Amino acid sequence: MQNLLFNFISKYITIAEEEKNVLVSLNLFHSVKKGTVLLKEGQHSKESYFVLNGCIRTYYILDGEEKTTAFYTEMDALTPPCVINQTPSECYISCVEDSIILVSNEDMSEEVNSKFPKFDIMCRKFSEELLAKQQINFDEFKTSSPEQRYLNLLKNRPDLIQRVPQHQLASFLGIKPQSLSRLRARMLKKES
Amino acid sequence: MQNLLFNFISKYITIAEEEKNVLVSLNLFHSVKKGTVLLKEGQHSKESYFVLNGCIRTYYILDGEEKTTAFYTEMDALTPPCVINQTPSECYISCVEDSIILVSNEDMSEEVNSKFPKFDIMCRKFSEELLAKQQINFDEFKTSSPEQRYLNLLKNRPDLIQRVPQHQLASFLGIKPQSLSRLRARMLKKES
DNA sequence: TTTATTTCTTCACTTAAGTGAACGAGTTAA
DNA sequence: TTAACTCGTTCACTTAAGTGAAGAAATAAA
Repeated sequence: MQNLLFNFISKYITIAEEEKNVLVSLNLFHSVKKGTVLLKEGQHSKESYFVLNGCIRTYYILDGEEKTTAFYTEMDALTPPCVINQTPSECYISCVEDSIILVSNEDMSEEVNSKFPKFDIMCRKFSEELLAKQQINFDEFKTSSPEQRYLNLLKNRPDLIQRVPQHQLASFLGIKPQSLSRLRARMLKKES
Repeated sequence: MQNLLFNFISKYITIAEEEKNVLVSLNLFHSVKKGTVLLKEGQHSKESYFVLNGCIRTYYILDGEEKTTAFYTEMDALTPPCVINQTPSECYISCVEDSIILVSNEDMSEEVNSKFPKFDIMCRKFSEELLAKQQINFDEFKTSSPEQRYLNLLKNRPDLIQRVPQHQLASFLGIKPQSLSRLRARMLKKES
C-alpha cells in the first residue's frame, strides 16, 4: 500500500529511501469504513486527504438535500476549501466505499517540509496540476448538458457509474435521480 | 497603475523598493483594446494574465457557438489550462472592455523567481487561494439553478451584469440569451 | 427468515430551458 | 442617410428537467 504512495510521488520528484522513512514514520495511513463521515458542516479542520484505495465524496446539504459535488478515487487528493480558508466547513466529506486514505494536517506538513524540502516542490507542481484539471472540469461541466455530462462520465470515469449510488451520481451531474433514470432510459431507446 | 499591482502583492508578502524595480524593469504592462483576442484555439502559449483594469473573458467555440466560462476583472489572475498542460489551447481569451493587463510568460517568471525569491512564495499562496476560490465557485455553480446563479451574480459581482453583453452573461450562467431574458422578466413579475 | 430501509425506476403533471422566427433599438459601415 | 449588423426581447412550440407519488428490487437490520 505504501508503494502506491511512493510511485505517485515519483511522478513529481525523485525520492530517497531515508525520505520514504520520514513519511512512513508519520503514520499517515488510515483505513475507513464505508459511510464514515470525515468532515461535517460547521467543523474546523486542517486535514487534507489522499485516496490510496476506495472512494470518498464531498457534498453539501442545502434545504435538507444532499448535493454531491465531487468523487475522489485512487490517487486523487483533496484539500477542502475550509482548510485553505480557515473557516468552518460548509461541506461534508464521507466514504462511499471502504477506503484506505492518507490523512495529513497542516502542522504536520510544515514538519515534513523542513525534514524533506523537496516535498514542497512536489506540492507546488501538484497543486498547479490540480488547478488546471479543476479548471478544465469546470469548463466541461459548464459547457455541456446533463446528457453530455453523463456521456463524458461514461468515457472518462466509467468505474464511478458502477461503484457510486445513482442518486449521488445524479446530484453530481446536476440533476435529480428521477431525471437520471429517464435520461438513461432515453439513451437506451436511441441506441436500439 | 503600478501601485495597484504593488498593493495587491503586499497582501501576500512584503515587498522592498528594489524588488519593485525588478518588476517594473520587466515591462509587464499592456494596454489592450476592447475586442482584442489574446489567445485563440490551437495556439501554443506560455502567457499568464493579471487584470489591473478592465475585463477579459475566456470562452470556447463548440458547434459554432461561443460558450463563456469566466470573466476576469480588476485584480483577477488567469493562467489558461493550455499553459499549465503545455498543450495547444482549446479556449479563447478576449477583451470585453478596453483593459490594462499584466502579461507574464513562464520563462520570465523563472527569471523573476531567481532575482526575487519571495515571489515564489507569493505565487504558491496565491495559487492555493485560487484553487479554493475555484472550488467554491464550482460547487456553487453545481448546486444551483440558473435563476439562483443569476441571483448570486447580482449579489457577488453586480458590476458584471452592467458591463458584459447579455448573451455572454447567459452563456456564463449556462443558458441561452432568450432564457436569460425570460428569467429576468419572470423575476420582475414576482417582485411586483 | 422476516421486516425495515434504502435505492432505483416509472408515471402523470408542472415548470423551465431549448429552438426558430420575428421585431425594434442601437451601432457600424458604405 | 441608408443599409447591414448586432443585440436584446418576445412569441409559439418542443423538449427535458423538477415534483410528488407509487411500486419493485436490493440491502441491511432484527
